[in-house]
Amino acid sequence: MRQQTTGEHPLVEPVIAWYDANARDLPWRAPGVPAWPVLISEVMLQQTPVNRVLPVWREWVERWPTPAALAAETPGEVIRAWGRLGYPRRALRLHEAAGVIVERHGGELPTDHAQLLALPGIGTYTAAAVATFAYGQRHAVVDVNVRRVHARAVTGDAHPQNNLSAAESALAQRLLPEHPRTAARWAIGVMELGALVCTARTPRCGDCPVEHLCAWRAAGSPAHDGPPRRGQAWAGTDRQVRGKLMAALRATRTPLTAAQLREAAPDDVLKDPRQRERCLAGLVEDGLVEPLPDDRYRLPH
DNA sequence: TACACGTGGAA
DNA sequence: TTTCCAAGTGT
Repeated sequence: MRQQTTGEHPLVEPVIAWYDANARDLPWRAPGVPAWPVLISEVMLQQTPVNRVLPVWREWVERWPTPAALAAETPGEVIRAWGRLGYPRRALRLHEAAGVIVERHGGELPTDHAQLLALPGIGTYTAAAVATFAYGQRHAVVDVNVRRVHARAVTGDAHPQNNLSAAESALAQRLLPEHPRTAARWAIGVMELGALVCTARTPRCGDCPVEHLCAWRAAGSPAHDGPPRRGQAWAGTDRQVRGKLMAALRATRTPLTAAQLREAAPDDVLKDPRQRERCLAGLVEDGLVEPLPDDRYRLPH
């Protein structure tokens, strides 16, 4: 009935109904949660599972309930409080963003999509997500969950491409309902469906509200074809070494000597003898580590 | 466009 | 055990 009068895509109504009945009770979704905690959740959730984010998010919103509170902190304390969420540059960027919000937006998170996008660490996805989830605006919110649902239900592919394509963005835009309130419910609904049912490894198609509309199911659930999905090398990478160095620096407020950092990332985990110093220099360059005149290192003050 | 960037749990 | 994967961004 409603879809006849509004011209929504056939996926929209069943996905919204499914979300209303099956959504997880996540704290950043509670009514009245301000945009700032919503932004914190979105940045923490970039490439990091919900269960690992939950306790850290609670700690952050209690400790730094406003952008001004975070901006007043040293970057090192913010990086330390990021804990083991991974990609600590996200913490640094969030701290930078808080400073910009104080300096240029009077301490209030902007409601304008373009102004959100201009903040450090906020890209296409996060700007759209905050504008949609915190402010109820109409934007295409395209994360990997959404891309997977689109790939399967609409395009008939088992997985999305490695990189977001113009065609995928156009599809997301085409599916977006006209009414902002509906668009926002659709956005969160597809994302949740991708996270809980239309999962990467073993989709639960029997629980899917749109299985009867799914192009991939109609085609017999064919295996992925196209370029290989990009994996993530880990052992011996700079990422691993950087992580070890950062873990050691997070663990103490006392600056660490080069010898102590050598213990944190010993030679037997290195790919080559100079990897440790190269990684340390990279961390300094990135602003994640501060070198002291006495040749010791600490999280930045 | 493709790659670098952390971390740890599930299969 | 190894591999896969998780609400991306910046260069």
